[in-house]
Formats: sequence, C-alpha cells, structure tokens
Amino acid sequence: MTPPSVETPPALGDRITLVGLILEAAAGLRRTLAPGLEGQLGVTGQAFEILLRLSRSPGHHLRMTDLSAQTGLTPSGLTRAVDRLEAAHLAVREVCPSDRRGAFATLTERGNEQTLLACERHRLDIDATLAGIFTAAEEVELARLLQRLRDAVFPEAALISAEPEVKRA
Amino acid sequence: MTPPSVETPPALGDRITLVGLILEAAAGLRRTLAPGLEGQLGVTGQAFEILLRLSRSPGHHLRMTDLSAQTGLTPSGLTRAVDRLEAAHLAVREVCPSDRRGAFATLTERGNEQTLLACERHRLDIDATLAGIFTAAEEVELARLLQRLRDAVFPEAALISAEPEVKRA
DNA sequence: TAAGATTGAGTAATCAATCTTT
DNA sequence: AAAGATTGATTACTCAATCTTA
Repeated sequence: MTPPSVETPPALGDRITLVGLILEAAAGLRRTLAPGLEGQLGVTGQAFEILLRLSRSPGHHLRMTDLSAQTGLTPSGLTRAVDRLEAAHLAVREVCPSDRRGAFATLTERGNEQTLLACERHRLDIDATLAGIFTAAEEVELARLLQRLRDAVFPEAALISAEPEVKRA
Repeated sequence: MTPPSVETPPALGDRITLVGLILEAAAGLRRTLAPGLEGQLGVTGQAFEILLRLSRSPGHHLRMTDLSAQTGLTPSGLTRAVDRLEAAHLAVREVCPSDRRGAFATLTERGNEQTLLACERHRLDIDATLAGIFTAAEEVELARLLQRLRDAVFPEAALISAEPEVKRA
C-alpha cells in the first residue's frame, strides 16, 4: 500500500533514511580506505585509530581505560587489540606508576614512524576518495553538522579532535 | 620529535578528521540504537537492515546476490545472516525459478510484522536521539551531503532509498 | 568455464567471570 | 568492596575452497 512514490526526489523526509545514510557512508569509507591503511601498516583499520590516538597524546601513551572509552571498544576488546599491536612491535604496555592497577599503552619508536607514514598515505587516499564530491564550503558545513551529532551520540570520542595536544593555559 | 603542533583550532580543515567524524557518528548511532532494535526483534542491528530491505522489496524477497551487494556483506556473510533469520522464523529461502542456481531470501509473514514493529520503535528511538541537535533545514542539508558521499563510496546501497518499490515503466 | 551460493578455517569483537591493587 | 585490566567462551564476520546449475 505504499504510495507509488516513484522516488522521493531528494530521498529524504525520513529520519530512518538519514541514519541509514550515515551508516552506509561510514561503511563505504571503511571499505574504500581500509586497503591503504592495512597495506601501509599491516594492521586493521581499527588498529589505526588506536595508533593515531596514541600518536596525538602527550608522551605517546594513554591509559587502557581512556583508550577504551575513546575508541568505543570494550575493555576486553581493547586488551586484545593492544596485544596485537605489541605483537607487531608498534606499541608496548607500561605500568602506571601512580596507580599500579592501571596500564598505559605506549607507542614504540617504530609505531610512531609507521603511524605518521600511514597518516600521509591515508590523507592521499582520502583526497582521492573525496575528490569532486563537495565544495570547500560544503565540506566545512558537513564537518560542522557531523561534529554536533558525534558529540551527542559518542562524546567520549571527542577528546582527540577537541584537544589535540594542548591542555595548558 | 613531534612539533608542538598546537593544531587547527576548530578541529577541522583536516579531512582525516572529517572521515573520523563520520565513523564516530556512525559508531555512536549504532551503539545508541542497537538496544532498541535488538530488544524489539531479538536480532542484531545488521539483521534489521536485511529485514528492512526485504520489506521494501516487491514480493518481500531479494536475490542473495543483490542483498549481499546492497548490505555490503560478503556472499558468505550473507548466507550466515540469512541462516540466522531462518532460525528465527523471520525469513525463508526459496529457489529462483528462472535460474536454479539462485536463491531468494523471502520475508515470512511474521518477519514482515516484526520488521514493521521494529521500524516504529526505531523511528521513536531516532527521534529521541536526534532531538534538539539540528534544525529541520540542517537535517535536510546533512542528508543531502551524505547522500552524495554515500553514492560515491557505496553506490550499491542506494537502491533501497532511490527506488523504493517501483522499477517498472 | 563461469555465476550463484554455501561450507571450512581463521580473526576480531562481545559478555561474563576473574585477578590485582586501591 | 570497587576500579582497572585480563581471560574464557561465544558470535559474526572474512577469505579460500567447494558444490551446483547455466
């Protein structure tokens, strides 16, 4: 009984569709960009996020708990992800001196170099992927809107882009 | 050796960040909306996408191959997903009469009812999640931009929203 | 011989239970 | 006790190999 609806011209009016578009755009980007990251790093796209957050943190390290919150992985998922990074000699664990229950994940020298290389490659891949899709103004607008959404549904992830490295006055 | 890198103040200007925002927004939405879907349907959020596509297709069925392309699952991943839907009595397989290599995944009566119920619940959850974030105009603009991106990086997914039910002249 | 779908083996996530330090 | 992190068992995916029909 759906009306003929030959095509809701802009295919909108439906928030289910809006959410669908976000999920599909994310899946498409993951699919498009994963090969570049994995070829460069030898690890999965998920691992790249961890490495990137470490490389942007002071001392190139973060508490397991914080990394877990920022990435959205469960503590157990993060434990295993860091296991793999250690096996690949991209990161190591260190005990937290002030609270010996805690552990830091710390980037190795090699891990940091690889991450920077992967970033350059990633940037090129993204440039190629986004070429011709948006005007500069549209890109800024898209980022502005997405940031509001992200801050609403996943605020823990914000730390990295909100305060890159500076916390001081 | 990393430079002080005080970084771009509005956290933008960087396409890596733009991609990150999309991935994080999608992860946040998945996390926020999954409980509602799973509570209603007893199946995962991924399964909901399959059910939704079937419910919007003529005859409530789709070829395995098409469903695989539209969802972005591999053929093998889709086989197992449909196995689970069959186990839950939400869908069944049918042989394709015109090409007996092929199989249709077909919604059961119950599967269609459950999907419609899940949609209503989903809509409410989405309304609650998005409340107060965007103006109506911003929502339209966001969808417009995302659609362009989705069409570029994952065009196979478009079928559902671009041509809901009509394919005939 | 290729297309469509499935199966076997392996990987990365989850939840629930556990161990250690506070 | 409670917080931080890990381990054991399970789930949902992937790739490569296979079976069936065109």
